[in-house]
Amino acid sequence: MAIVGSQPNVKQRRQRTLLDLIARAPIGSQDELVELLHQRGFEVTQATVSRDAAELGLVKVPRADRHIYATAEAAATGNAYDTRLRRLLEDIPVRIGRSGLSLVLVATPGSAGAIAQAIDQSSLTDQVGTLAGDNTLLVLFETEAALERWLVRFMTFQPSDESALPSGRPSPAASRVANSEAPR
Amino acid sequence: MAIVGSQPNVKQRRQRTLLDLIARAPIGSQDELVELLHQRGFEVTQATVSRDAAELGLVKVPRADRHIYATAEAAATGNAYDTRLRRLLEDIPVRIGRSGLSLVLVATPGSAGAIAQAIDQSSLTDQVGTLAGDNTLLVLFETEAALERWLVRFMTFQPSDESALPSGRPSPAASRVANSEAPR
DNA sequence: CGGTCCAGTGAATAGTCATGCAAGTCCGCT
DNA sequence: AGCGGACTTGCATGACTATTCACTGGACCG
Repeated sequence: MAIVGSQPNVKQRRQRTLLDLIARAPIGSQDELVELLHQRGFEVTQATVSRDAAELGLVKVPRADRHIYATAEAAATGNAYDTRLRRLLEDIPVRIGRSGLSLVLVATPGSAGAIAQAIDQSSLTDQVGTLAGDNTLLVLFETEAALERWLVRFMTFQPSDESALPSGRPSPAASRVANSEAPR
Repeated sequence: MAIVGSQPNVKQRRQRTLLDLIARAPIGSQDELVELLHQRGFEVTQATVSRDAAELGLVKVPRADRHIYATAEAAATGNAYDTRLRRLLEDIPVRIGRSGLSLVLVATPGSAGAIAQAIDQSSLTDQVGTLAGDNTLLVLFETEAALERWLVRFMTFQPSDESALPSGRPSPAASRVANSEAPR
């Protein structure tokens, strides 16, 4: 057992192949990878693939009804437009307020248009539309549920968390979005 | 449909709390989350947390000897410097060549210094040092193994794959890094 | 009102993954 | 040679996660 060892860099080559494999096709399990590696001449077991995955920092991301492997890098890059939105949100602090069925995003002067466009093109689709002013933009919804759903998704786009919570008032208190009181 | 149940969307609040929880502390399992949600008044089981995690696009990333939950976004953001390097590599195409125990990265005019510095500050540590010219930089290694290790890690930093492979010649043929021949 | 539909959930379980342990290999050193 | 340590891997298994199945309660409808 433990055949190898002779060729010192088998591990490196295997890991490179691994990266290549997950880049080419959606892979759903480590067993699948074992199989593919096998086809390419690497004799390994799931245990080794597990360790390789950890070393390479691979993650399993939920993508369209199933989970697939990706590099941490690729995981954040679903849609190219999503990436654009994420970038914007990293650079521009956005405060979120709420008014009825609209969310009010307050950004920096001149940036509202860019953010609105980024939102429109992103994979965020629960909104009816967006309307941008100079430093403020509205995101309009049809229902309360749509608004809530949107907000939760939107939060995963924001960096850490510097935003205010979407209650009524644009209060000064640093109330975080993810407040967490008891359910009822 | 689903116009928000009666309880003002417990689900949405739970998911927001979930995002908050994983942002605040490293969480290693869904059972852990069940426990924490429980403390905050949400009565759910692991099954539900699993579904929430999928909806929110959460991933479990290998971080320092254990796996923790994070948003896809946060997963790519280990070290701030790592992010910087990733950014650079997204914007600047880098061709990789090799010469002995050195890797030769050829970028765009004037960018070599920035890339070298980004590499120095990143979590890439297997190199002995870097040396930047104008559009070319060298990454020096002590051993073959270190070079190989470094290269594999470096690949996870690159966007998709536009780079050339680290063989001898800076060939024109679009040979991909992740070649995948059989082991021996 | 009964009927139907459907989102949401828990219980149980199948599926998947991580890891302790032991074994094999490759050094380098004496 | 012989020894010891650092690596790497497979095996077996426990840990963890996703999913199937069944149920519930609210919404919608005639």
